[in-house]
Amino acid sequence: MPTPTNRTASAKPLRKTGVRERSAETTRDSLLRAAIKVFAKHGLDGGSIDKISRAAKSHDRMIYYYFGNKEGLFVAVLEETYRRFNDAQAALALDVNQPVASLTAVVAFILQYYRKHPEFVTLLNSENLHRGKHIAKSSKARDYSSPAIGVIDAVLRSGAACGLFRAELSARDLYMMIAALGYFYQSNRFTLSAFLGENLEAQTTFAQWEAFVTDTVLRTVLTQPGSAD
Amino acid sequence: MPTPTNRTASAKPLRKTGVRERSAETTRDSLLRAAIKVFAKHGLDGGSIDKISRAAKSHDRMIYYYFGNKEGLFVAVLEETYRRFNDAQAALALDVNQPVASLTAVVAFILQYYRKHPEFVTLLNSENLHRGKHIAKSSKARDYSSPAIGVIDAVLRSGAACGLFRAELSARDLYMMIAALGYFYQSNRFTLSAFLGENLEAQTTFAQWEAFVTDTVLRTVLTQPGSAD
Amino acid sequence: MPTPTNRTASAKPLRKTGVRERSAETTRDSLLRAAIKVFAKHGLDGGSIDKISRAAKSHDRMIYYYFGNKEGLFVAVLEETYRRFNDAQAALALDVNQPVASLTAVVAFILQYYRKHPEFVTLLNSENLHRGKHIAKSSKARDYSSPAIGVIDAVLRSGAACGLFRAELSARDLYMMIAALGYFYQSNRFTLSAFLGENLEAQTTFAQWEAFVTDTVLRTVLTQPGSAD
Amino acid sequence: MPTPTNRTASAKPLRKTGVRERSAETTRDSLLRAAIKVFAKHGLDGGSIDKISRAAKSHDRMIYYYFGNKEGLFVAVLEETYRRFNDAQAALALDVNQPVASLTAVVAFILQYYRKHPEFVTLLNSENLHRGKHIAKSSKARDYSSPAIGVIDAVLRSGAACGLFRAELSARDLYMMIAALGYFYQSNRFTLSAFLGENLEAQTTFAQWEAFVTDTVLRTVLTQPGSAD
DNA sequence: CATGAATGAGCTTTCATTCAT
DNA sequence: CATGAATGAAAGCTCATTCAT
Repeated sequence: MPTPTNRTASAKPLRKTGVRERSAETTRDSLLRAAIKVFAKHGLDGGSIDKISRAAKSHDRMIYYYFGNKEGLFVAVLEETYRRFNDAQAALALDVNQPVASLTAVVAFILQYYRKHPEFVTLLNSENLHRGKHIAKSSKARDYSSPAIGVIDAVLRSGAACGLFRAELSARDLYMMIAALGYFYQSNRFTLSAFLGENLEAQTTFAQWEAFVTDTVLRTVLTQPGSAD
Repeated sequence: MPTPTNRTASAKPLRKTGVRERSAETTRDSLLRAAIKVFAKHGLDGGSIDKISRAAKSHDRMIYYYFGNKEGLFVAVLEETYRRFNDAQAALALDVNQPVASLTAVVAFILQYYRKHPEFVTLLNSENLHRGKHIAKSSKARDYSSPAIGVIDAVLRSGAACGLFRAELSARDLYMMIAALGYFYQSNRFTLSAFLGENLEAQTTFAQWEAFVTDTVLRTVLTQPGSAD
Repeated sequence: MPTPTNRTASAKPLRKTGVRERSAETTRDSLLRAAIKVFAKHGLDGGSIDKISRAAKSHDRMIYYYFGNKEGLFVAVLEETYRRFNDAQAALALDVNQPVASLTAVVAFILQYYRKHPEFVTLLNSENLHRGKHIAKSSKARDYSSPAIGVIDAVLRSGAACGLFRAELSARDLYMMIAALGYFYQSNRFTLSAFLGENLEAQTTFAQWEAFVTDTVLRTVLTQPGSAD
Repeated sequence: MPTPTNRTASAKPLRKTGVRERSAETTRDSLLRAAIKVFAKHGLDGGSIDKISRAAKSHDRMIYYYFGNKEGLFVAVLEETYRRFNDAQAALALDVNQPVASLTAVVAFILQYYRKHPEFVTLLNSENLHRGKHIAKSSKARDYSSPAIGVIDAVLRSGAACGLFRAELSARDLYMMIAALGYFYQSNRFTLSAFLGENLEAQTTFAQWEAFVTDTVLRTVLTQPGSAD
């Protein structure tokens, strides 16, 4: 809330203004970054144009200037969020010839990405609440189909080739399984914490979950799970 | 502001002319039912008081009369939603002496419950977006700790007793695993459909997923997964 | 704010209800007492029916039952407030043959009454904001014309008879003078404190003011004020 | 909700057709002026945002644009009101070497200012009902400490120097005395009229009161009041 | 005597957005 | 590129009051 200290004779509105030496690029960027935070925290409906422009220390008007409207901004937010996720995935250096280690690494990566990027989870929830209508509008989004599936596919083939992994598995199912186990833990941690009487935000609880998920993924994949223990 | 004369196309307006026999019971209930639908569809922030009272063919004011405010209404919605889930769980008749069949039934129940009750998923997402603050306010919520965990625990013990199941598993982990695999599929079906290029709402796709989940749960649980095929 | 703890099936609204063993007289009285407090604190417009019935641990409906409407309640509040003031005045035992002492006692009484009964001041301000429309409706109010004027008149006559007081003074002017000096101090103590940089609520500050007022009243009244020091 | 098409009977609606040249200056000012009137007439609680924006022929929204919220507007109203009062005081040209005439002029000014500016009185009453919370928020308010006290102080010194006035008087007490006698008459004129059975709004009644106050102030101040008659 | 239920208008405030320069 | 001004609709909530029993 602005503190109304203006004199009578001055006709200035309350919102601070001033000379802005920022270049266009950083204005757009700071708006986008602010939007990610605000939409992540309050959802698409709860995150208002005003909250965002305020957080970016810019003005409502600039959002319309750069993104057209609120929907356009949200589309940009989704695209940026997916881009970051894919960039992080791409940075994963895996040796496909070590299938078990690679798979373990993929599991660790996904679980930890969700944990470190809670905004990814809430933004996806917002988008799904709106039945995917913004993704549908995005031209870039199509390109962002998760590279992780490709990676998992390669690992599965490699493991199957040497008889370690079951051959009939689909990479898609395995990806969804890992994603589900990581996503749900993060997305529902508040209601789960309430009902399980256990704080899922604690590091040790998360570590146990990660161990369980790794174990369960390997049991799903290995032809001889018993021998893996 | 609702002008009750042009409510909807409803032939029977509430005012005057004797339709006044609407008892408190039905007013409160219809408001609650409408709230479940509206909050499920639009989220907590997107679901307005006006939309709800309109859907219930009642008035804004009555929501405050019966639930205090929007938050109070949402708490009631959560409680009712959990209650229904638990009631459905309680209706599951399982023979603990048949651990594999029981576990399979639990998996099927949870996956299908989420699928048939998409409102459960979106309501929980809303609540988690708000960091569980409403559940925390609910006195009843504490009682609603999922009975499914107890059931799974019994099944696990029974299976372990006869050597079929691994003994070291925790019912909580297994419950979370099943829930995650069902929840994620439903919650994220729109973004997943976009990125996988496959419609997860199709019955056959869902059936395949259910089969995969059942298989994976059994592999996690069985001491001799190979022999189970 | 009511805590919304009601079960789903129960159609009870939030406001507590219960068997009330209170007699009609005390219900009316507690509503009136609550109204005095609430109107005094929040003014006529800021004091809502709901706040009052809540403060009285009764129900909105009862206010309409006993007082007709909000205006009727406010009229009753004014009447009661004046009645109390007059009762207190009537309890003043003055010896008219000691005019200086009597006048000093009247000054002390009025100043201290305003100070001890801040609700009297704010209620009168509310009534004057509304241009005296409620007093005009009151039949009792006419009877409540301040007896203090009569007392002052008697004291003035007595003082004039023995040559102590000026003969040409009107009791009305003197009453208004005393009332003004007491009322203003109490009514405007917050803005005055801010602008004078001095807390008028402090006992010592008030005592000094009382001394000043007493002195000034006597100077107004005495024929030989110099000799009174 | 203001539908600006049927604002009032105003022939020139704000929308379209070129009346858009209304500068910010006039919008803010007309809102402020309207707020003074409305708050003065109905009090802070009774004066609604809608009444004000309507009176200013503007929109609810603009109040929030220029003043943040209702409280901010009221703060601005208080500041403006004090400013006007001080400006008027500053315009008083007094010859300090004529103490009696000067003091008489100050009394006349204050009494007449309250009489001509009833909004000043009701606004202060509103502010005091709210325990001075808005003044406390105002940064400017501190500067507005009444210059009248300084003037009175100078007059008192001058009068005391030539032996006309008592030396021990405090300017603050004398200021409060004059203010009280003027304020009370104006503030409580409706209830007083009812109880005294005399219309205090009549010019002659006011003139008599002014004479009485002038006399009483001089009696308080002069060392030889008798000789002043 | 008393109460639960309901009502319509109003409240302050915030929403996303557009105008005009 | 950018901004100050303006806009209409809708948000959540409270208002005083009445109905029906």
